[in-house]
This record gives sequence, structure tokens and C-alpha cells, in this order.
Amino acid sequence: MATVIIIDATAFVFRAFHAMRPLTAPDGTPTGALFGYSQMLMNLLKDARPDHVAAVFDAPGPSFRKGMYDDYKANRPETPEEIRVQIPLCMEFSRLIGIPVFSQVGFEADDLIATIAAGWPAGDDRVVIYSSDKDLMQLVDGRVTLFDPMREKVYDAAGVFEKFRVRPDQVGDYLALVGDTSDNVPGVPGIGAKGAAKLLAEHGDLESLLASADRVSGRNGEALRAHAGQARLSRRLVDLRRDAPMAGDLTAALTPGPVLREELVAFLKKHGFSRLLRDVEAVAPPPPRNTAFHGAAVEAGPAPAPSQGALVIELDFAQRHPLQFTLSGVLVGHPDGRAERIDFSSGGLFDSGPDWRAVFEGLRGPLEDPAVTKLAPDCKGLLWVCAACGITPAGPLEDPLCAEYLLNSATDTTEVRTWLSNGDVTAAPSEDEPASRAGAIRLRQESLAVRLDAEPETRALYRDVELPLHQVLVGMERTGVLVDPAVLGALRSEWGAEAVRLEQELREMAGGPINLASPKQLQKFLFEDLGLAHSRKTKTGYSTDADVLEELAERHEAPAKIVRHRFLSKLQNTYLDVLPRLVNPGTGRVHGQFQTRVAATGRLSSIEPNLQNIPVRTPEGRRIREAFVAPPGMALLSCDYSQIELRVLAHYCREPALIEAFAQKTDIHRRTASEVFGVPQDAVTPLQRSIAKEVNFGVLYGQTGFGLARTLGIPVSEARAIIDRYFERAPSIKATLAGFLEEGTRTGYVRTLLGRRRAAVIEHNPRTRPAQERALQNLPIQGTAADILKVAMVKVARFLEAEAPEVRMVLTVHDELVFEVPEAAVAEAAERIRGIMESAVALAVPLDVSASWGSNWALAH
DNA sequence: GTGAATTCGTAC
DNA sequence: GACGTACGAATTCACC
Repeated sequence: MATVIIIDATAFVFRAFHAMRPLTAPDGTPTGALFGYSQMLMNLLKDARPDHVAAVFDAPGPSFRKGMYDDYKANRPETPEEIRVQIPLCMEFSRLIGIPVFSQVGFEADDLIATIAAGWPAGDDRVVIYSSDKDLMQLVDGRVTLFDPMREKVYDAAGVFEKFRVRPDQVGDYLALVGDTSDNVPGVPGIGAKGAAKLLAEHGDLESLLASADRVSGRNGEALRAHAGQARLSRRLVDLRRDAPMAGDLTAALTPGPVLREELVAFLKKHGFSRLLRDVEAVAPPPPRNTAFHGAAVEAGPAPAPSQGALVIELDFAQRHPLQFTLSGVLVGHPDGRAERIDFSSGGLFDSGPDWRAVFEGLRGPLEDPAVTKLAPDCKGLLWVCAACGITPAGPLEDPLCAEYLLNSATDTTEVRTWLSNGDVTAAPSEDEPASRAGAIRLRQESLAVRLDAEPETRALYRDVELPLHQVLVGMERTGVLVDPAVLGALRSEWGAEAVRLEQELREMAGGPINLASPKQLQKFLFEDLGLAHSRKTKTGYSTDADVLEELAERHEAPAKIVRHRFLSKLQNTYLDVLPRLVNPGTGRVHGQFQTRVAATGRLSSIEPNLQNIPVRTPEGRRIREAFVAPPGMALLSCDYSQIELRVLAHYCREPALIEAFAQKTDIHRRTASEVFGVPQDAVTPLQRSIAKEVNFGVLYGQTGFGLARTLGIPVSEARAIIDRYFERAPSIKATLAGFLEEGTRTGYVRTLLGRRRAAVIEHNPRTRPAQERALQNLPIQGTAADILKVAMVKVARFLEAEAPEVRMVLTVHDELVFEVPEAAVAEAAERIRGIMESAVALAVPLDVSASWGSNWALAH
């Protein structure tokens, strides 16, 4: 039985501030609250010695409750500056004594506390919440108690009843009736503590009480009937979210870290807390003194790094394919420190050299040993090989390339040679001494582990999402997706004739042979021979892209024919010709690879083939999806998030109009049109709606008035007016986007909600700067959407493995997952998967997943 | 011949 | 210069 302590840290800082006499550090910063907080934490560590612990802080800015009720906490004064500056210091102190810190934008500390308490794995652990906040008494049950350290009083269920005369599970209803002046929760006027307790004792819960309000007599009855709506609103306000985003395994996340003794002592000295210095011994015993025998050995020698006993494996692929790979070599760094490189490529005609299968059979022991850490740059490749050998790796997995990517998704980790060699980039991996190369990989992982330790969110994303995702991807890649070449062949003959006819007609117009795929020849034809007016320029000449050609179509019949020809040859060259060649003859499927470290936003990308740009928008293009089929007796099930990026934006900015629209499932583009054009929603014209839709998407990418004007074909002034009006109606969106930029310049990184980071590159060069800024503003939105899909993939994969192994995940397309499901089970699978996807991460707005299915991918939409 | 750069178009 | 993130086909051009 372990003890889990969850500290309501923000509340503590406030109470300490008011309880302590004003203190200042030698440099003048106020430190009273910090001192009280530090003292409390040290006493806690000394006396309670928790097995798991968390310090939970309110995040700056409004929480989702503000979106539910604009006056929430409206009469609360601004946090005094003296407190505000001490909060980061309190977080820092927590870190130094090894107490994990939690805080989540959009949520209050109470919600995180509730999430931890509710999500703690079943068992006989005791969960103690350090707080005196009555709201948290809702959480008390058989294993959860509340401890008020100021009054040194424990509240179990009996203690709660003694205080409020209601059971803990009635506390929410009780607070909804009584209200809370400090949070400006209205409650029911006229009903106080006594009345609420009496009513709940008689009716059980608030809803039952409101249902029978007609029969409640006297003043209480009148008040209930008059303020039922207000009571329900209050109920929602005092309700605690138990599903705040909390990537990862709680047990691991709440495990105390080491006390950073040296830094802690320096911190206490800096703030003038000499009194607390002597307690350091109690929470962190001094390191053993070096003996004469060890001589002048290390000062506070480093703890053994996790990479020390790890099995290092680095593969060189001559051919990369999930099923048909060819290895040219493998570097093995054994746990005991030995290292070797095995070469598979040099085998001559008669000397076949070592067989990779035999080599991996020899590694089966350590790979399947749960006590051995596997350290593999590019772990997906290792998982391919293991799967091919029937080896099931167990135990911790580490991938330094993956870790690096999470810390900065804009780093190029595809070229491992330059990434790993610190300086000497001339040596190819295979030319390094095996021992030094394995050592370099270990060192790299160790330094990354330090960086991850300083970023607990990023570390959790790495451990709990990104690393486990690799096995999911390997499963998808090895499964592949069934492609029917006959469908592609039929389309080719169906469209081929038209393409040939168009080419002939255009050749006659040009008066000779013309290569329609050559922009250069097209320029000559259009702008010289036909004398049409050129418009946009490219680096090398005048543009001939579809936009330009469509404008020219009014003056001549050729441009429209070129557009149509381009369209058909695009489908032909990129899809119809290519897909059949990539079908694996053994499986009848294409086995694309999903790349994990390419996109600067954290998205996955897809190659050989790119399964993420199969046409869907045009009727003809969509027919290519008919070639992606389910095997007999099965269906393809597609589950996609609707408007996930706009929802992420809504979560970040808490714009009430957006939150409300998503909460009520109204048509978001119609709603936007109504706001921007100042008309009632039912009076929005289709054109206005389509403009609003374009603006909604444009905002996510930082579209300018010029850009909007171009896509909509309207005057720039009009486009600017629309965008201005949009930001005027939703000022928080503008502020949020500006905030991303501010964070980037201040901290050097922009981040997603789950802690993925991208280095903020902002040059002063006015030519490059705007685009760089747009990329940074887009990262939290696109990247968070990617985070959410990845979390969903890992969760869905776990569900399928445990409960529906006959269902196979086959594709992932940014906001969509595609599965092969036995026909008989498809409806149920759809519902289960939808549920998992919708609850992958909790935002301030609901996530919405739509599911549909059919015998091919075109029908599954 | 080969590979990099350019243009274009597909997806979300 | 003007909308973020990808992949890839075809052409063009510099280089060998």
C-alpha cells in the first residue's frame, strides 16, 4: 500500500502569502509565499515520505469554466504582482526537491487533482489531497482523503459529513445550491448551508430535487422554482473535470525525482532561506565523501545513466521496406560494453557472409529480456526486423532520434551521420569504430534524457505516445492496404481517350508538337504564340498554374483544355500508373511507410506510396479511392475528426462564440458567417458561408488579405475587411496567435498542448520573417491536432489488441484513421473506436468523430 | 547519365 | 511576398 499525495499548490501559495509576514530576498524579490510553500513541502517530504507526489498549479489565463459562464470568478481581484512572480519560483523549488509539477492551460488545479485522483490505478494505495478547498471534498471516497495542513485536519467521508451534513458525492450538488461567493458561482439565492443539507438529505441529489421542486414547500421551494437554471449552471461550474489532458502513465508521472542537492542549496541561499538549509540534510543526505582509496575521484559522480546497461542496435538498410528490407549491416553495443559491427553486404558470390536472421536469433535473449533497455536510433526499423524474426521486444525502449525530434521537430534527424557526430562529419557510421559509435549513441541518449527530464510534458509525450506509436505504425505498415489493380486499369482506359484527344486538339492549336507537362513550352504557347496576357511570375518565368489558366479561359479555349489535360495526366501519372507497381505480389497490398521525424509540426508523413494525398475532392479523383478495398467479408471503416484544428484553436483561445458553437454542435462556418457579415444565422447565404469557411481555414495558417482575395477572387480591400471583421468579432483568436509568437521569442520554442516543441526561428530579414512567423503560429494548432491523433492511435491500438484483434488499422491521414473490420462487427467497432478517439484528449470543446464504412475507401466517406 | 532545382498538383 | 504541413511526377539544367 503506497501513499499518493496531491498538493493543491496554487492555493498554498496564496495562503502562505497572506499568512507570512512580508519577506524579501537579498535582491528585493518578494519571497514570503515561496518561503511558506518551501517549508510546507520540506516538512511533507520529511514527515509523510510519499511514494508518489504531485504539486498541482493553476495555469495562467482563464479556464474552460469562463467559456461556460462569463462571470465566473468575475469579482475576484487580479492576482497581486507579489504572488504572481513567486509562482514560477515555487515550481522551480518543487522541481529541485524532486516533486513533479503539473499545470495545464485551460484547466484549474482542481481539475488536474480530480483527474489524478480519479485516474489513479485501482488498488489499495491511499490518495491524500493536501488542500483546504471545499470543492475538492467531492473527491473523497474510500481511498481518497483530504488533508488541510494549516488546520492539520483530515477529512474522510465521515469528516466531510460532519462539516457539511452531506455525503462527499453530494458535495457538488450542495455547492450548486449554496453557491460560492469567492468564485462568483451564483447558487440558489435564499438557500444556505442548512437548507441545502436538508433538501439533499430528503431528495438525494440536485436533479431529483429540481424534478420535484413543485412539491417543496415554503421559501426553499419558491427559490428552487425561480432559480432552477441558475442551480444547474452552478452545478456545472462546481463540477470537477476528471479527464484533463494528462499524457501518460500516472504512476510514472508522480514518482518523485532525485533531490538536486547542489542546486537546492544554491536556491535556498539565493533567496535568503538559511533556516531551511539545515532541513536539506533530512530530505537529501549528503553524498558519501570520497575516500583516500578512491583518491581524487569524481565530485558528486553522475548517477549510472540508463544507457549504460542498454543494448544498442543501429541498423543500416540497403533497402527500406516494411516487408522486403535488405540490411547492409548492424551495429550491436552489448549491455556489458562490448560492441561489434556485422556486415551483411560484403558477401561475395561464394561467400554469402553472415545471415541477418542468424544474428538476430542470437540477440533474441536480450531483446526479449524485460530487464534490458533497448537503445535504437530509428527504432521503427528495429521493430520491422524483430517482427520479421518473430521476436517480441520487451522492456524499456529508447530512441534518441525520436527524443530529439520531440524537443525540436524542426531539426533534421533523417541524416543520422551528421546528427550523431559532434563535429567530425566526414566519418560515415560504418567507418566508426563500433565501440566508439555505440558510445556516441549512449552519450547522445544521456544528454537527451537530461533535456527531457527538464521538460516533463515532453518526456511524457515521448514515453507514452511517440515511442509506443512506433509499434502501431509497424503493424500498419506490415498489414498494408489492399489495392485492386483492376479498378485502376479500368479508370486508365476510361480517362485515357479524353487525355489523348485533348493533347491532339492542343497540338493543332499550337501548330506542332507541344509537351503540355513543360511549363516552359506552355509559356511560349500561351504568352507568345497566342499573345495572352501573362500575370503572376515564378522564379524563372510566367506562371501557368491552374489559377492563372482559369483566368485566361475567358479569352481563349486552350487554357481550359490544358487544365483538364493536366488534371487527367496528374491522376494517371501519380496514382493510376504508380499504385499497381507498388502492390506487393505476395500480399496484394501496398505497404507504405509512415515517417515519424519529417514533418515540422509532428504530423506523420507517408511514402512509397504517399497514402495521405489520394484524391477525394473531385468526383473523378475520388474514384481512385474505389481501388482501395477491403478483403471479402470485411469492410473499410473510416473514422475522422471533424474540424479538429478549429477545435484546438477554440481550446487555446477560449473564444466563447467558438466554444458555444462546438458545444452546441452548430454549423461552425454558418456561425462565423453570421458574425462576420452581421446577419442572423438562418439568413446566411451559401456564398457567405463558403467565404466564412475559407476564412476559418485561412486563420489557422495566417492567411493574409491578399491570399484570401486570390482564393476567393474578390478585391483585396474586401478580403481585408472580412479578416479584420473576423478578428474584431473574435479578439481572443488574434491574441492567442500573437501569444504563440511571444512564447516563441521569449523561450526559443513554440509548443503543442502535449509538449511537442519546435525551435522558434525568427530572422529580422523582412523577406523571410512573415512566413517564419506563420509557421510558428500554426505549430500549436497543427501540432496539437497531430498529438491528439497519435494519442488516439496508441489508445485504439491497445483496445484492438485486447478486445478486437480481428480489426486492423491500415491507414492514418492526419485527422482520419482507416480500419479493416469484419462486416458483422463493423457497427460496433465504429462506436467503440469513435468513443476512444473522442476521449483521446479532453479539450475545452468536445471532440467529434464521424465514422462510416463500405467495401472500398470511396464508400467509407 | 545523374542529381538538384523548379513547377505543378494532390491531401489534410 | 502574400496559406501551414507533407510527397512526388515531369521537366529543365548543370555537371560529369
